[in-house]
Amino acid sequence: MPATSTDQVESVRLIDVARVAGVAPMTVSRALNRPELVRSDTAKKVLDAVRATGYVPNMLAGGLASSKSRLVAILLPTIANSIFSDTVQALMDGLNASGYQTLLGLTGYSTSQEETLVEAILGRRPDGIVLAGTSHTEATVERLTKAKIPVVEIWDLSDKPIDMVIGFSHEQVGVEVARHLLAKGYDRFGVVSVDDPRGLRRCRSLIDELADHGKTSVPFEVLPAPATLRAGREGLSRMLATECPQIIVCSSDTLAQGVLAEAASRGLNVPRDLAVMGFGDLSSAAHVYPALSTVEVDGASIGKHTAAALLARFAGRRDTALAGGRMDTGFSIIDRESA
Amino acid sequence: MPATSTDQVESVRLIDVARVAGVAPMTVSRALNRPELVRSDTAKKVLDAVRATGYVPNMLAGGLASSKSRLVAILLPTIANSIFSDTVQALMDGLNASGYQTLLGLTGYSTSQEETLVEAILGRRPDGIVLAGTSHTEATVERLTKAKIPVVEIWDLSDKPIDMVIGFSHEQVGVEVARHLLAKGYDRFGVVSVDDPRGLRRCRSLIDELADHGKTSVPFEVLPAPATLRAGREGLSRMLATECPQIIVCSSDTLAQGVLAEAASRGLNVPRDLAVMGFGDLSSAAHVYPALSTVEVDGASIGKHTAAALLARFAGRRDTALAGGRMDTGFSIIDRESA
DNA sequence: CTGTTAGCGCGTTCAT
DNA sequence: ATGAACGCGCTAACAG
Repeated sequence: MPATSTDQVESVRLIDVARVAGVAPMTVSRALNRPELVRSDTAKKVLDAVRATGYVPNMLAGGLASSKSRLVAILLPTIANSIFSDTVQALMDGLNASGYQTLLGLTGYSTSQEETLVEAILGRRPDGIVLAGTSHTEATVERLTKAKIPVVEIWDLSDKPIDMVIGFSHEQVGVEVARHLLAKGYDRFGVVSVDDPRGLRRCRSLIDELADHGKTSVPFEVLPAPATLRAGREGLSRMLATECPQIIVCSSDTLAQGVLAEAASRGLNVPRDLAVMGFGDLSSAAHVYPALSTVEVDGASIGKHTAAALLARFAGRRDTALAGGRMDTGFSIIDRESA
Repeated sequence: MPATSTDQVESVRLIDVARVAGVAPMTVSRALNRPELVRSDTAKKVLDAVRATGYVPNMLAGGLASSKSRLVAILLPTIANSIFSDTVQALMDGLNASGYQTLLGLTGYSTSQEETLVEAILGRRPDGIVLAGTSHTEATVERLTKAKIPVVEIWDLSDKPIDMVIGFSHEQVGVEVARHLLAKGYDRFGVVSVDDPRGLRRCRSLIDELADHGKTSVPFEVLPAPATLRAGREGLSRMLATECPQIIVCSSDTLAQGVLAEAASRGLNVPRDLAVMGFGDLSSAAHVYPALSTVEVDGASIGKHTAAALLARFAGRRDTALAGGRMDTGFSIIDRESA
């Protein structure tokens, strides 16, 4: 079989391109990574040689030599729940545009699994790490601190961030939802949550605030993570077995959709017979179910700011928007029910 | 400030661990990667030294030296749609357990974006690549072929796979749904899809099959990807502006949920006034909305088989379950409506 | 603007 | 069972 010019039995190296282009290997490297340092006509010769040979730079070698991997790791509890999807999308878009790629790790809401993943991932010498949440094992924090790379904790706040934090206060969500609903005159509350740390904090904070206003013993159903439609149905079923709330507050939008489904199958009119409140990002249920109130978080904005903060650091700058290493992106309560 | 024993101003290397353990660097490498080749007492010395120094192996250097990156790349259209989440979860779990990590790439349903990502990702010298779908640019196929690494195309089938394929026939889904619904006596159909290649193929195949049975001019609404609840609402709204179908077939479960929401807001009883059919994986809507029929795909199984196929190849074996490089995981129609 | 030298941190290969 | 020499493919630092 005749070999074509782009056959690649043994992988093409920088030196092969240099030979074809008639320049030194270093010039090829520069033409590819810092084109502003070479004359445009030699750059052209190099690029022609790259195309002719089908050269693909070996970033393992490049990373080893330069101590820059152009890799960012993202650790999430799960991707089953879509709550982080806008964030991840925006983050990856921002990073990709600057030539960075993303290592994904799934922690399953377990800090010990996160610890294992962090150790494995640090072996890749990522240029930065993004963690969902601000609760980690001591070992995780220590390793991350020693790694001396930018770390962004997202979707939460913290008094002592490892490095940078971009998120909002889940306690404040709970408090504001409680006050909002009390102001609307609700008296009998029910809370349904999955067993995820931030969701639980939102719900507990809400329950505490209700207690401060005289509403004690608010019924509270907790289901195993991750949040699914089925968990929402199950949560409402259990709740209605013994209670008769006017409004159900859910730890996430997916859960709220499950509650809506269960309510529908029982012939309940939402919000007349039962009001429902969810929590999620902008692309989710709030704009679809008119009867559903929701706390909305702009997940894409978190991702965008995270990418910007990391890229600023990679460029040796400090993101000016991140005063004190911390940025509160806020949230808003969208009220759709009319009870 | 006094330095503790685990300070890591300059990163700890293999040679540092060797010095502390009183052995040669090579012995440390073996103790870590092939423990069966060293005596257990020297292995212990090494492990103690690793802990004392806080050593984290540099996988860039290791990968360069061994030509094994222990990295697998996954390319998906998006993570907004949860349809792939079970697959990704199962795949990552299987891979992680064997020390592999995952690079994530989002193609946004664009083959040219996929091409760009493939090129960038091949620079990391991944040990394997997983692609959602079997439709790619010529350049993508050529690069992947030349890379000489295991490639798994998932969630679809193909007559000429790049390497391995694990999925099912989307045309067959359409045909079987059509026959199923015809057998149930439906006469007036409506189809709502998002603009995603596989979803469109399912729907077109269904429409063709309906035409073969005399049902021509089936109304067909196509909305921009990704599939969201809102798109589903919009799809039904447009459909009902001019048509009066008995059943709406949707290209995905998320879309179907949007259709359900719109139906509910119009006071339509599902399935009495309007039946709805979705498509998705096992964790989704079918088990929650009793009135919703669904084509169910076991996404977790696809992920599990994909991990197994890759790991078999890494070990130099050929996965026996993958006869001819191709595995059809099938799907099933879950019928919930009672019209 | 371009080339040369040296070495990133590790695993392969061979020797012991 | 352990060690020494070498090179993986690339870029930093310096020289010209």
